[in-house]
Amino acid sequence: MKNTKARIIAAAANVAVTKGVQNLTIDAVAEEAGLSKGGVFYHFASKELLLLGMVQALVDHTETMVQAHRAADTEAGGWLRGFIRASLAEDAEDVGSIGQLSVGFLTAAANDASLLAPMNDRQPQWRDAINHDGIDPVRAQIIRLAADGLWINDIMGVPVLDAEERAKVIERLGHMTWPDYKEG
Amino acid sequence: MKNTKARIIAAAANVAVTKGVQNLTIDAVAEEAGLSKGGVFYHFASKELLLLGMVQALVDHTETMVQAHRAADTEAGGWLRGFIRASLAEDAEDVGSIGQLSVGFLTAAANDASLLAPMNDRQPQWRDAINHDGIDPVRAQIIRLAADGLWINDIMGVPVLDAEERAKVIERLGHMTWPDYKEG
DNA sequence: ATGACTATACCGACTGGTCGGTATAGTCAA
DNA sequence: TTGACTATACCGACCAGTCGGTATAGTCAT
Repeated sequence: MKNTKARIIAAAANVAVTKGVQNLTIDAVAEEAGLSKGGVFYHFASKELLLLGMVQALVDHTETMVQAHRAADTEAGGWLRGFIRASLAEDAEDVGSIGQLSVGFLTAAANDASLLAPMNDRQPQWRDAINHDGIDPVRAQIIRLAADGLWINDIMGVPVLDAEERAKVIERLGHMTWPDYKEG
Repeated sequence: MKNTKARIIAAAANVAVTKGVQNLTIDAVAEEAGLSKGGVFYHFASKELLLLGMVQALVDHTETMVQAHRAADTEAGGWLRGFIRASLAEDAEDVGSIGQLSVGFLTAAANDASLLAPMNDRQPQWRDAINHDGIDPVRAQIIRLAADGLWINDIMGVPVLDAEERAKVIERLGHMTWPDYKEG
């Protein structure tokens, strides 16, 4: 079953979020996924491959959500609006899946920067999309970076904003994605 | 000697950056600092305390740099300009120290979110400074988040921007810190 | 001024536990 | 009969933390 791999990744993400990153062990993942240790290794020959799979899942998830958003929003700035929704997910139970995947991302980054390859590989495409989203490229990059900043602070649990500020920031970032946005 | 603690922290940061986070062991730190394992434990009773010390050092470093900048720039937006310089350090060999400390921060975050306490504890003050820096608070938060985003992507080695884009983004963020900034 | 004692800083062999990974024999559904 | 596992036992590297000991400089009562 191809599906089991996804189940293992979901289980790993869940373990990372509930038990903490330092307890993301193969045994814990196996238990969470309802498999034996051998079963996990049957699908992922090493922990490294599992971590890579988690990062890949996050990338896929993000790109899928952006693509879905673009289907209904083909105007200038649409890629960025999709990206904001995908990574900040203010409006859905997607919060669960993306939040968990994200912790996996952090785990990977901490263990070994090379595990971020699936993410790094997509950066040229993302940069290209951002630079050609129909608005000023520098502003576009800043919007993306601010979304990243909010996202990573969320993952790490650093309280940079309260709920009200957060809502306002996300709203403003949305406004900034429109070509005719004027500061002030 | 009070100094040895700082030397150990510097050594730990250096190990994290050169050997990778997963090789940040007490043995490696000891060797880097020119001490024995026991010597390290004499100053930091546990690895956790060492990690906390590293995060604290990053916070201190950031606040010191912001403070230094503010001494020469008391105008509106000055805190943010100091923060940008402190965390993005485009112009100094401070790049070394802050970059290394930052990797320690990431290590701490990955091992256990509670190790970020020294950083989390300062967020209320930072938020207050940002909200009262003399410019629109929402824009101010976005500037800070974008700086964070660029910073963390740097630490993780995710290639979000090329050198030219990076320079332009930092320049733009600087412009945005002024009260009379207008988009376009 | 000498011997007893204390504080500080540090050494490094060792222990104990964790965890990724391996091995093997067997189950069971399609 | 092959693919997808289960169950369990085990290996061995790695690493945080321990602990008995060493070195040195200073204190202080006699």
